[in-house]
This record gives sequence, structure tokens and C-alpha cells, in this order.
Amino acid sequence: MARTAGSHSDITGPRLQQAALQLFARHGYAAVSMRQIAAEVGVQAGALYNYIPDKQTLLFELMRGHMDALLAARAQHGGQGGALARLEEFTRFHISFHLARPDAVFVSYMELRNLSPENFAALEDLRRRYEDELEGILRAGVAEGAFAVADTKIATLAVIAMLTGVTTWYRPKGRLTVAQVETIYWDMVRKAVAR
Amino acid sequence: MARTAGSHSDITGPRLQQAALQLFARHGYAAVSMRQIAAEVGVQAGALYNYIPDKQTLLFELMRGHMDALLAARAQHGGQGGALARLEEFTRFHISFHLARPDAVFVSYMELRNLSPENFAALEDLRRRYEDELEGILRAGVAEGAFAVADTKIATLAVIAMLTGVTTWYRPKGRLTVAQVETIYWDMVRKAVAR
DNA sequence: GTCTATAAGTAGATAGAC
DNA sequence: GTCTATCTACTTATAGAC
Repeated sequence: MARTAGSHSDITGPRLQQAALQLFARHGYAAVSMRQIAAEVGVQAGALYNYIPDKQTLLFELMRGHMDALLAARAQHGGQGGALARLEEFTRFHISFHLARPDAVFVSYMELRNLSPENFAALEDLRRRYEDELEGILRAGVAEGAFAVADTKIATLAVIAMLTGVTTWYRPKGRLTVAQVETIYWDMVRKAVAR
Repeated sequence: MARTAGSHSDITGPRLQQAALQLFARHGYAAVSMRQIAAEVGVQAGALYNYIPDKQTLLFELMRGHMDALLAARAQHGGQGGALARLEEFTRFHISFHLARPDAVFVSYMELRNLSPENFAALEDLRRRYEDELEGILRAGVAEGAFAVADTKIATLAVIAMLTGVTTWYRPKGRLTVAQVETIYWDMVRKAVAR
């Protein structure tokens, strides 16, 4: 099929997502202009509107895409076995998933304020569904007598905050592999909820 | 002393700091205009420049003020006793200090990207000094044989991330007092680093 | 699908009157 | 110390040519 000169629908689309994610992560949504994104993609600013209706929707789709991927990946892993085994699996999954996509993680946690109320509510719903995965494991562990947790909801938020914090310091070129980081954090999580 | 009509140096200054902190926390530094801040203070935008040289310096002074207060308060508490007692004291201090000033905490953790390189370096230096307080406690505990921590630097960052995360969900009108929250988190911290 | 040009509005910061 | 007015530059988004 002949193609109009300068037409690159299948290339510009993904490049737009990638450039926006990187720029938003580095400088923040409000600090990045559509012209900056266009320059990174290699087109003029007006051309971006063939792919997105507006800047707000671009942000939301990036964040929703991240949360969808997180929940989809979790659905594949979500384990069998006792609460202890499931908690270890969750811990290692959370760390490896988050360390593999630092820009998306950064944007999804830092730009919630810049979502419209409707988009914010949609994102919060997805986030809560992920948190419920962990809380289910902690509840099961308490019921089994394997864990001692005063408040499963708070413990859920505390563990997720601790694990997600790994993205603030981990660098692929550093002294530790992802697997080593997983093990160090798993050791702390295991003990924190232990009887 | 007579005062020029419309002159309120001692009032506008603090109000500017407070309004900027609240607006930056709520909407983000880049999304807030000097005109919005001025409207909140109750003056015109131009008047703000009697108190600050530019917007960037306003942000930096807010963040530096927060870190200075944190380090000063920590210097008053910094405890005697064994590592376990010092760790409990640190944990309770960190939670109560952070829950008492959610806007400053939010701005100080979210707006690092919007600092100029020099200002960023200065802030990072203050942050590292605070982290070193906790790492010193963990090192002492390991030396005493009271704690079992694979990597004191990572454990430091993990504990701080967990504790600071409390600011994302705690609400003063909620079901828990600050003291109760402190106790719940202390229970998890204590076990996470235990032998 | 991308370009150029532009509309309509807002940004940070300054000048000079009072 | 605050005001009004303004400068210069940049913002998101759209229109119409190619």
C-alpha cells in the first residue's frame, strides 16, 4: 500500500506515549509543554492531536495503562499456597515489576493531583484493587495464625510504601541485582508481619 | 511608629509562605501561578516580589525551612540508651513530626524535580543528614547484636519510606490517634529489624 | 498524517505612581 | 509596601493547506 509522504501513524503513536512518559517523569506533567513532547517525538505540536484529544487525556491514558499492566501481570502470578508463600511471591513481584518501569511508576504516584476528578477516581479504583490483593494475603495469614498484624489495612499500606520506595534509590548499574534487592526486602517484610 | 497605609510587611511575609505551601501541596509547584498565590494572600502579584526574588527561591526556601525544622527537632530528641530505645524514639518522632505538617512533607518529597541543580544538591544534603541519623541507630543495633539487618543503608531507606507513607492516608478526623499510629508502625519496624 | 499559522489566554517578572 | 500597567514569552488547542 502506498503511503502519504510524512505519514507515520504506527510509529508516532508509540513514540508519543514513550516521550510523554519520560518527560512527565523527569520534569512533571505541568512543567512539560506539548511542544517539548513534539520535539522529542520529532513532529510539530499540532500533529500530536491526531493521537490524543488533549494533554489531560494523554496523562490519564499513561497512568491507566500502567495500572492495567500491573493488575494484568498480578492476575497471572497471583498464587496458590499458604499466606507466607503468597506474601513472598507478592513482594518479589511488586519489586521486580516496579523496578522494570521506573518512569511509569513515578508518573503514576506523582501526578495524581493533576488528574481531573473523574480520571482521579478511576485511577484510585484501580489502585485500591491492587492493594486489596495484598490485604487479602495478610488477612489470610492472620486467619491461619501465620502473621501477627494489628491492622491489616495499615499493614498493607505500610508494606506497599516500603516496597515502592525501592524505586527512589535503585539504579540498574548499582551494586545489587534485582533478585538481591527482592531478597533483602522480603526478609524485612517477612519479619514485619511475623508472629 | 506611623505606618504607610497598605503596608503589612510582618503579615504578608508569613501569609505568602503559608499560601504558597498550601497551593504547591495541593496542585504542584509548576501548576500554581504567582497570581494564584497573590490572590490567596490578598495582594496583587507584583507585591510578592517584595518578599522573594523569584518563584524558584520561594520553593527552595519552603523546602529548606522544612528540612531545617526536621533536623533541629531531631537534634533536640536524639536519644540516649540502647539501639532499640533509640529506634523506637526515632520511629515515633518521624511519624508525629510528619503528620503535623502534611503540606510541607508533600512539597518536600514531590517537588525535588522542580529545584534548580544547586538547590537540589543543597536539599539532598539535608535529607542525607537526616537519613544518617537512622542509619547510625541501625548500625549501632547490629553492633550490639540487637538487630539483624542485611544492609543498613537499604534498611534505612526502607524504614523511612514505610514511615513517611503514613502521610498518604492519615487523616486527623479518622479512627486512629497519632499515638496509635505510632504504636502500629513501631511494632512493624521493631520486628522488621529484629534478630 | 503532518505542516504552518494563529487564536485566545496565561506565565514570570519589572517599572513607576502613590 | 502595594498598586496598576505592561513587557516578553510561552501555553493549549484549532484551522486549513498539502
